[in-house]
Amino acid sequence: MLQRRIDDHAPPTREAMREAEEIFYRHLKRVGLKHTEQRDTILHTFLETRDHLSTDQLFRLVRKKDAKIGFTTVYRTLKLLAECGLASEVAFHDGVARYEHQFNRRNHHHMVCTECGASVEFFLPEVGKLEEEIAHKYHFHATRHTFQIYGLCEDCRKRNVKRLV
Amino acid sequence: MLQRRIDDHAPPTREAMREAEEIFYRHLKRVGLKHTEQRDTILHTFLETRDHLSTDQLFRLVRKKDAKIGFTTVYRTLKLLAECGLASEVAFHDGVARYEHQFNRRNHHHMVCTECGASVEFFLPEVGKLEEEIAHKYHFHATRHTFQIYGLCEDCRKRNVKRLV
DNA sequence: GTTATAATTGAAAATGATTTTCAATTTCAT
DNA sequence: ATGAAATTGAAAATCATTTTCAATTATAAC
Repeated sequence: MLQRRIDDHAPPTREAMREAEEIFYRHLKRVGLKHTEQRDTILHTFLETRDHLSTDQLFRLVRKKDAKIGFTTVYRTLKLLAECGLASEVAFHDGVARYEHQFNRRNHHHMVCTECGASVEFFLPEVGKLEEEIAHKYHFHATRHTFQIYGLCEDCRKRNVKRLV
Repeated sequence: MLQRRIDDHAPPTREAMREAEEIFYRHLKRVGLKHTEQRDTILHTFLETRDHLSTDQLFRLVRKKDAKIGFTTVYRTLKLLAECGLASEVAFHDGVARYEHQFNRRNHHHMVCTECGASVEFFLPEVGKLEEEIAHKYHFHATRHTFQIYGLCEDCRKRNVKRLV
């Protein structure tokens, strides 16, 4: 089941990119890690996409920019990006961990087609409100949430109907 | 990180159990599969819990009832239960697939502590409304959704504060 | 700039959950 | 009862993820 996106987005602005770098470097400093060319390349590649990437998919993109960068480094950098909040995991229930970047994005949600894997992002400020409400009620300190809808997209629905005729 | 539940529930009534069996048997018939003692044992064990079980956890419970049932059978039966809607997958982002039963349950959601794994279930009918709304807008045929909040539970928050003092 | 120290890298191996294989067994419709 | 087809479970295979380790590189102190 291939990942396919229905909607699309503008690439990040130069300032957004620089700001994300800042956040990343500051995080590296804080935890005593070093600034390397590989990490830079991976950060840039990651930010340039608006897709929900698996580690392997990101690795393939990174490899186009620098063929010497290994899978392990991509894997580890993705963990670092998640640590400092630039990336976050999205579970599409297909057995692969996917990440999306969180920089300068509104809190958003996903609708995933269980047949073809197509996904749509949508924005519902109400959901953030519900998060606050519930966290308050149960004395949690909420940090994030996920909201995903599963179903059949229009295309797959039509295809299925045809099959039955 | 161990799974720990904060809330708890009543066990399923005898009628609920029988109705679930019906659904399961009908599904087996429909796809041309057979009714076996193992599958029965696994269904019952599964329904008797209100927890979010991994395949392995369910296997351990099943083994107490019938030590001859293997992991593979539990694994396969869980897939069948998911197929006919009696079970559904919940991703807690800890690398293990978890299932919960869907029989006679209100649409519910989870709040998970990222430190100790404690989880709370909560019920928000509003979320179902949002699902409908969005599905309609994007012409999806929505079948289900997941809504999860991540954060620190009260205990872990207190523990962390103490550590800083 | 040199040097010492500590982190980084990437290939390969290890891990761990999930899935498949296969021969022996069981179910179910006849 | 009988035979075709599905089931079972142990073991092996798969696949994503994570760790190991020796060689390399970045950083800070001099």
